Amino acid sequence: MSDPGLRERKKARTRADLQRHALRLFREHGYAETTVDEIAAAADVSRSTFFRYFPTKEDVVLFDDVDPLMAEAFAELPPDTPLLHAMRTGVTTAFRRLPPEKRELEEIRMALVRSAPELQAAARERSGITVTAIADRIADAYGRPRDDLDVLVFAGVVAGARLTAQTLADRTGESYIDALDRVMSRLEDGIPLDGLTLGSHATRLADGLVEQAAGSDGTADTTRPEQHRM
Amino acid sequence: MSDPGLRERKKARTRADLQRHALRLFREHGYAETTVDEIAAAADVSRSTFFRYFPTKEDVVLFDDVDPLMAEAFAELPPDTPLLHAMRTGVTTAFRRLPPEKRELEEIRMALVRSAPELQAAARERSGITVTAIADRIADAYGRPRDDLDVLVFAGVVAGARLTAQTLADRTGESYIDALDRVMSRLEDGIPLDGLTLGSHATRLADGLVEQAAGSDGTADTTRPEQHRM
DNA sequence: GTATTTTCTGGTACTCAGTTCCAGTTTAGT
DNA sequence: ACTAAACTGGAACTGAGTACCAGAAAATAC
Repeated sequence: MSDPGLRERKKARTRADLQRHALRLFREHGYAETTVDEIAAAADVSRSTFFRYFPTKEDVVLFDDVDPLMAEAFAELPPDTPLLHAMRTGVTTAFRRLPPEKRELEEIRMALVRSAPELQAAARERSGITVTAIADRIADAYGRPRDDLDVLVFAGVVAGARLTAQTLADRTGESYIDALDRVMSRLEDGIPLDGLTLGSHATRLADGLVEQAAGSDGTADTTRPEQHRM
Repeated sequence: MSDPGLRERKKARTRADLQRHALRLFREHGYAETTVDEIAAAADVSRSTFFRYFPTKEDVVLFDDVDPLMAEAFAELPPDTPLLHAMRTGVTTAFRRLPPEKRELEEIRMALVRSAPELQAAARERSGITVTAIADRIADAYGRPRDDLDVLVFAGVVAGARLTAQTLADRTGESYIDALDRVMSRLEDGIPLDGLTLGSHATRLADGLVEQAAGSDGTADTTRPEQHRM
């Protein structure tokens, strides 16, 4: 590893160039409105080369240097740390340990992900925010079966918390880590709104639910134009 | 409205035909392996017509009739129903009220969604399982701000529960509703694994978390030898 | 320093999802 | 029976992603 070599250096530079130009173009014109051709042209390489470095267009946005740090942060926690608390601090301290410029890049990246719904899903998948992934880790570590109800439900809560953090960050403008911190610490006190009852709100809640599905019968309006908002 | 009319009947039939053939082909050959052309051909209509009925290929899977019933079920719940319990019974009774053949179709549909990861994300988006959607409904109904922390966290828990139910249904083979029922009722007792601490499992947990970044995808074999590395 | 092998690049040509537009047909309204 | 509205099929397009190959550029061998 002492000798990077010319070839390796060129590759790293090409990759960085592609990423840089891609993120710039995405921010200027939007994710969907930017074509791979444009990115390749901006980085002065061919289309083929783009796909050689990033298997899909999504991948340019979805690189992630946080995970290795997360593992590290985890291993350092004291053994008597409650699991939910560990899930919180593991992620947040990993983030906070990123070098400042990478952390900033990370925030930009996440803002971009939030702006394009087609990216959100892919982002979750690639960064192990799935219930499956979380549950399996816990189950394996604690020697429980992989379909253990408690483990799965717990994993669902954690996954839900991360989704919530994304929404919260989006709406308040605060950083993702801060949002996640707030959400998780709120959860450590139990599920909120637990005492609340339906009261007279059932109808209004129900109304909100219907407008989801405009066309169930054949009476549906032909096509629905409002599909992708970007 | 008692007179559907010839045109409407034809449309309903075409739509049903398309969906029926699509689901069949997807089950026989897989979602990704089935092209829109094949579906259209099977239903004996043109490609254009397919897209006129279903704006995207995903939509043919993601078209369901349960939501209207959900609203109905909600409105019937007694006012003193705790919110979390309401979120459970609203969904489950709606499902159980579906006519048997539609319910079966629904289960097939959901199994299919679970089998294709690219569908899972879209499914959440379109069926209002997003944190955003749930939170907004609750916030609006109760007159709280849309960025209320408690509301968002609660919505995250519900969203997580639905994700969990999908995983659980997939692993145990039970129906989605039954899984959701179990998950939600478990949550009504509070967050599970709350007492658990990290103990000596931190390292193993951490290890599990990293390998997420590397691989573990179902898709075939594109070039991804060294992606998150440089 | 030249030759050989390995790796990277650009280009062409494909498939499939999704859009747009138009011409021709079918249904509805009167 | 005739006209207006809605539906269909087809052609032509864009953009993402894949497969393949010829040639350039490094890395290594001699």
